[in-house]
Amino acid sequence: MIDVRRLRTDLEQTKAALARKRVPADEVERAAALDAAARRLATQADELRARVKSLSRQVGEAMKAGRPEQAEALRAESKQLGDDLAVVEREATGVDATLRDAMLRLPNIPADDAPDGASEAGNVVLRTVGFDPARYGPHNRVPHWDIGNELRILDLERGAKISGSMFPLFRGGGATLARALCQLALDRNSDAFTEVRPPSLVRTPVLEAVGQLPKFADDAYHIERDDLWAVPTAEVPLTSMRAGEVLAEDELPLRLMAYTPCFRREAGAAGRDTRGLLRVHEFDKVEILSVCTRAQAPAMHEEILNRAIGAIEALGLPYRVLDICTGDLGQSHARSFDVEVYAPGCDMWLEVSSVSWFSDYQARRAGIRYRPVGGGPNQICDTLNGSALAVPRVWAALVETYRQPDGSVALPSCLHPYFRGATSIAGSLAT
RNA sequence: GGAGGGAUGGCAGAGCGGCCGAAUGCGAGGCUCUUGAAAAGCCUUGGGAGUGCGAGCUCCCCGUGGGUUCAAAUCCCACUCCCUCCGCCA
Repeated sequence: MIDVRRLRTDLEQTKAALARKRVPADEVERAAALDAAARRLATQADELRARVKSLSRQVGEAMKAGRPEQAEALRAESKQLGDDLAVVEREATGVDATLRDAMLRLPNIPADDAPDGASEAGNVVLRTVGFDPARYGPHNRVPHWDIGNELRILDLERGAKISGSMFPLFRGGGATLARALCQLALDRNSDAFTEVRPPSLVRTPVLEAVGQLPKFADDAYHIERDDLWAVPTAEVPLTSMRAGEVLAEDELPLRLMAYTPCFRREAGAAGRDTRGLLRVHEFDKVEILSVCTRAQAPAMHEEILNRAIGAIEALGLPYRVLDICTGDLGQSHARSFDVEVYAPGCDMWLEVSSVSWFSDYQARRAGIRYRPVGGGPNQICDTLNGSALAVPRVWAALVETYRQPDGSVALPSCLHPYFRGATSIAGSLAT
């Protein structure tokens, strides 16, 4: 969440900044008013409590001095104040909870240099690399769901039989490819990032820390009986790994990566782009993430973007990079770059990575701070992350791009080490 | 799942219901002594909030949330987590 103090010192500026994310001004004003009320009540409660404490001390002293009647009088007075205090505290607790909820729902302030725009139409294409429509023959203009059936490497019907639609089932070389892509991503980033294999089911505060809750509860799978949530991305457990801790500045930046399954209900997107692997409820992804100082953030953002792009380049897929406009920026995001790959079979650009800077929005929620080397008060960290590689859409673009005239799928050389000697996916491998 | 034990500051570890935000030790930082270092001695050393121009003042935090009390780290209840043992199990 954003710093409440902003609402006290820079209310107008904050309203203007959030207006770029289409947040109505009265929502911000409401939070500011709640904050003022909360502080007023806190001061009132503090004063009452201070008097109760001081009177209580005097009760003890009077008893010790053998003046029971005086002790009794002080005790009665303190009791009365205590009752008053209880009333104020009850009110304060209520206001605090309302304020907290309002703050959790306010999105992050967008970065100054994020482009303005009302919707995804306002996103800016920064560059397009390797895209040449003339290079594709008719054998490439086959959508991956058809290729998947043909080679028996993607079986959406069986997936649906088991779990419902949008739960893909890969088999044979298709399954190997899905796993190989993850392994490739982990291997490519192991030079600088520590691999983590976190739990896939998390508690409510963990999902709250990244900004998914309370606002977007419908998008996540929730296991009622145990009150656990299935992670929509490894960003969720990784961000909370050091939650509530004060880190030493010299241990920053933290660089973490994790392979996890990702679960998304896609409640708001029902029916859109749902063919094949374009949008699924469960998929595998390797995420890279950093916890760092504000000063380290810009370079880290650049680095994570380059790493995301690097994997796509290694796979030989055309891609483009988008600068996400304020109207399309997620709740927690200050600035995001999306990487999209071109899929010739369905003739679409598919988002395969979103590389984002969250400023201190998530870290404040998660309570991740660092102790500055030169001394001074503890600072809230910044967090950044991006997909190193998300399987289904890359799988789709790759299969379409590398389909040969004979129907087989050639494998780019960087994947050969993961294929037990094979260099293509053909019928024989696909049984 | 069952039975026990535990949770206190960076760590270890005390803590009769009142003067405990908390002894003591270690660690860390500063100073003295020393050519330098070690040793020794002295001092400092948690986090958060409110308020004030400021020195400051006030409040909250002893796993979490409730309760009892004039007063709770200390008593009561619930929950969470950790440890030991039993059971079950990939």
